[in-house]
Amino acid sequence: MKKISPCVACPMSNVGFCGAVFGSTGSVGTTETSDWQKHTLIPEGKEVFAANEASPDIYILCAGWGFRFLQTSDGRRQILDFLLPGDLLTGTLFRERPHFSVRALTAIQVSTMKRLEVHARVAQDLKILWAAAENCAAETQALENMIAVLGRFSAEQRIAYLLLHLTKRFASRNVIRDGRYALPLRQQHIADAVGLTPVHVSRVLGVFRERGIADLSNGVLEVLDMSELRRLGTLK
Amino acid sequence: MKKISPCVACPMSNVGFCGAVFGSTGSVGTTETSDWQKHTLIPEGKEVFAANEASPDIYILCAGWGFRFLQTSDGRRQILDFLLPGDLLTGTLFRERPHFSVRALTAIQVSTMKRLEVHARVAQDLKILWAAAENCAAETQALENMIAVLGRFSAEQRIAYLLLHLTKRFASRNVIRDGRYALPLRQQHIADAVGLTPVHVSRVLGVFRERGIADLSNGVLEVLDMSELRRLGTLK
DNA sequence: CGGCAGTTTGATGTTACTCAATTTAAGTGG
DNA sequence: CCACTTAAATTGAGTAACATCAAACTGCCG
Repeated sequence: MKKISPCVACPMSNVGFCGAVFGSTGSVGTTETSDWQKHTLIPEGKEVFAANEASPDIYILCAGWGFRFLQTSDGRRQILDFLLPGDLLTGTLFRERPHFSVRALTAIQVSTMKRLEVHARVAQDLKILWAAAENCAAETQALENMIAVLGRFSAEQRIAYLLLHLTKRFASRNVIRDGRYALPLRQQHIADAVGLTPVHVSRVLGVFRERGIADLSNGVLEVLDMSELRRLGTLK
Repeated sequence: MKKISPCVACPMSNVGFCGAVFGSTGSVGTTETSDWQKHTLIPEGKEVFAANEASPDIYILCAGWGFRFLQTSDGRRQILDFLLPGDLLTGTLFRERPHFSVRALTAIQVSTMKRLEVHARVAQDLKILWAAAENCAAETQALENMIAVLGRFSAEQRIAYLLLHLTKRFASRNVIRDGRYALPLRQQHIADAVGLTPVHVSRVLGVFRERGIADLSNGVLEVLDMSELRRLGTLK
């Protein structure tokens, strides 16, 4: 298990909601805690919370990668999306028992806040709620695109879409050098995200490598032919 | 094209948002209009609005059935969900250019309101915004379930899920007699909703008929074996 | 009666899954 | 540093699910 640095670089300003709750003072992003706000370290692979479990807290991811997922009755899972630093778990804000589970992909740091306290602040400032609602609407749009991808795209297209989508989100937060991105995903995660088997994901990634489109190995994605990747993975 | 009655029965009270905007006075659901609020009749099959078109209005469905969908670049479409009376098009509330299109499945009646006017009211009453946000969160949950269905379910399971989901939503608004529901869907719509071809939908519905699970013909769904339908179509 | 949209059916093709074996990479303990 | 272990990725062969293409059938409307 790798260690991660304390939340000094906690990039909360990424999400409008956080700035709105905390104001834009320097107090954001430090490791200081209070009775209603905490920073927690969670090791790689651990479940942050399980679906339908009541939690008095809302969650924001500060550092590392995570993912949200649903379990089907036969034990398979569907990853809904990947969580990057700055992401608010909207589901935890509006529901006491979110219907999804969350797991840490890398070691992560989460900021939790008492829902009651947040709701109280929300009641005093409309801007906060507005930001949360817009955040929810943006999420909705991404989910709807995913529905179209799963409903209508072939395996190659789905994986291309995922890679594109991840690099886009990633690029807005990090510096990328010559088309290389660090992606801490196993092929199993890709499979669970785009509705395929890990075996088939391996084959498709092999094809991408052969054709000089993209190379994902050892946790590093190298985009070799962006225009081709776009041609494959663009929805509209 | 069938005629539909005026919006006397406009069941807006179904959605918390509407009641909040209009108050709970008797003025809701009448056909009277103002400069910022209108009721419009739209014939069967017509597009209510197209993706990425700017619209100054927000939409609420008052009567009839509609559906939201996305188009892929190769012309196929993915239906995101079906719209029933009382449904607010959340996307039109938060975005000037929704990324989805909407089409009337039957002749429908929609209520449109100027977004600016609604936003002004929202700014004065937190409860409205809260209702809208909760509405959005509930929608999100349904979309996330759909992602798991498309990613992990077989054709039979998908169709069973859709039928179950529709009957549940339908049942909360209408009286059902002995498991018979009027569904104005063509098999093409089912196919576009669950990511299959119409041909395959026909086969699966045939199997359901044979096995005495459900019979969908001539726009009427008859659920013959609810427990079996549930066994097939339940996510968790 | 003819025409049309929707559905059903059959035959065949393709995509992705399943099962199983092999390879690779990364630890771990001696 | 090297055997041993283990998780992940790759590869091959066979199969199941769904798509595609095309033809026939149904009900409805003019």
